[in-house]
Amino acid sequence: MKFTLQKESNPLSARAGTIQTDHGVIETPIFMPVGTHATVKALSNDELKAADAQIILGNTYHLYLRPGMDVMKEAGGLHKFMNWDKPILTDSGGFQVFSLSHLRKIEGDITTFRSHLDGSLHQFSPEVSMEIQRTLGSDIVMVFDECTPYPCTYEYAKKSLAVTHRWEKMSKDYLRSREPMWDHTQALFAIVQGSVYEDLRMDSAKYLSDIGYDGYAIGGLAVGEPKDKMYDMTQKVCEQLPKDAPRYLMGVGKPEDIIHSIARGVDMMDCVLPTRNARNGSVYTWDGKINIKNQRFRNDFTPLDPECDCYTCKNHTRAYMHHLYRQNEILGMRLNSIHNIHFFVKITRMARKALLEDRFPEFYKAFFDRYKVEEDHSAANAIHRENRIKKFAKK
RNA sequence: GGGUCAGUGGCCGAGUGGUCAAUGGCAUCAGACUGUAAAUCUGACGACGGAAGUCUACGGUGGUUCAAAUCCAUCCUGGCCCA
Repeated sequence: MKFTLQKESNPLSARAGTIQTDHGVIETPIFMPVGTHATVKALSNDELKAADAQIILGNTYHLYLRPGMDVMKEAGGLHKFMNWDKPILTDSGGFQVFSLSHLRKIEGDITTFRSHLDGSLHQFSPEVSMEIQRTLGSDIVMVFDECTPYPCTYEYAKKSLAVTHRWEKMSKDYLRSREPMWDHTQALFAIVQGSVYEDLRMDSAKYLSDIGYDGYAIGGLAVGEPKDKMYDMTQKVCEQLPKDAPRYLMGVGKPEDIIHSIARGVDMMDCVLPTRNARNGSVYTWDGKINIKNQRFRNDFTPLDPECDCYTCKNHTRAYMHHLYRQNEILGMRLNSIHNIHFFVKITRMARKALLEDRFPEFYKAFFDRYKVEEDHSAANAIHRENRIKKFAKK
């Protein structure tokens, strides 16, 4: 993997660059669609490419449970299994340590999970995560970490960070002691943690840069903390990270978060929002988010977004999309996913273009002059998550 | 014509003397969703009101009762059975 920095913006710290991998070039800043189960839900590979998706995510924990590593080996890795010939980044399972926290126990370097599918016990460690990601054959491997929740006490964040740091070193040692399983090289990204505590974040960024990884991610954000904290941490960490390596803000975010993050020096982002929300009826436009299920779109014969050139917007109207959702037709979710992914990638492509043309600050201003930013619900999300866990626990 | 069962809020359908403006489901109207246990979840859903509350409601009418969606009489409507 080779990262090339092409442009930096001032006074905003945005950057444009390229990441060369064995499966092609990634032009940054870039939004990466999430394909947890070896599929970006509801979308075909062709549709992803039409949306200009350059790299997608897969997930260690989920793919390990299903289809299982025997299938993955026989298939020849994740690329071949899903027939995706562009870059893939795999998450390490660290996020599941957080999101499935009620099903796991951390003891030393071993995290014992109860499968959310059948309750069976599984043990994860940095080595196990690396081994699975070797089998998957992703272009970018993520270190195994603990994504801390919010709120999180300073003491816990500090303790967790020490463990995560140990795991990150173990991840590197393990991966670098072996050859890639398939015929391409695998880059390894570290993950900066430290919750919302600036000194911990700084320690983390410094510690990891000193060890040296191919790229650096910022994890543990967008988990319920206020927006200003999220933006602030992102900026501080970016300032601390080396310039000559890509920076990946994990799990972020909404369109406004993407722009804010790019402006603070982030190169890569991923989020389930465009696909998940697409299935639930939310449509992203340059004017803000709309819910296509709303009554007011029943007779609206304009495209989802007037300026969008995606398949959905070129061929269908809001009234039609509204109808498909009313009928709970699967095509509605597909068409809407096509649009949202197109839109999210487009945001980063436009930002990149602006950067290369030395007009990023103008682009930034124009975006926020127009885009209606949503109210911050981050505080309510922890409760929402709890409700869901309780509901699943009952079943 | 006789008998019998039934008529509940937009629909289906519980409730069978007070704790009932009335369980559920559907439909409707909104909201949420940030390294995916998510085609999911939450809320509203008779009228007026910010709320306390007030009013109108369980086919119609008339009763019994301190109190009726619930009991009685009668009428209307529908299903089934007999003629």
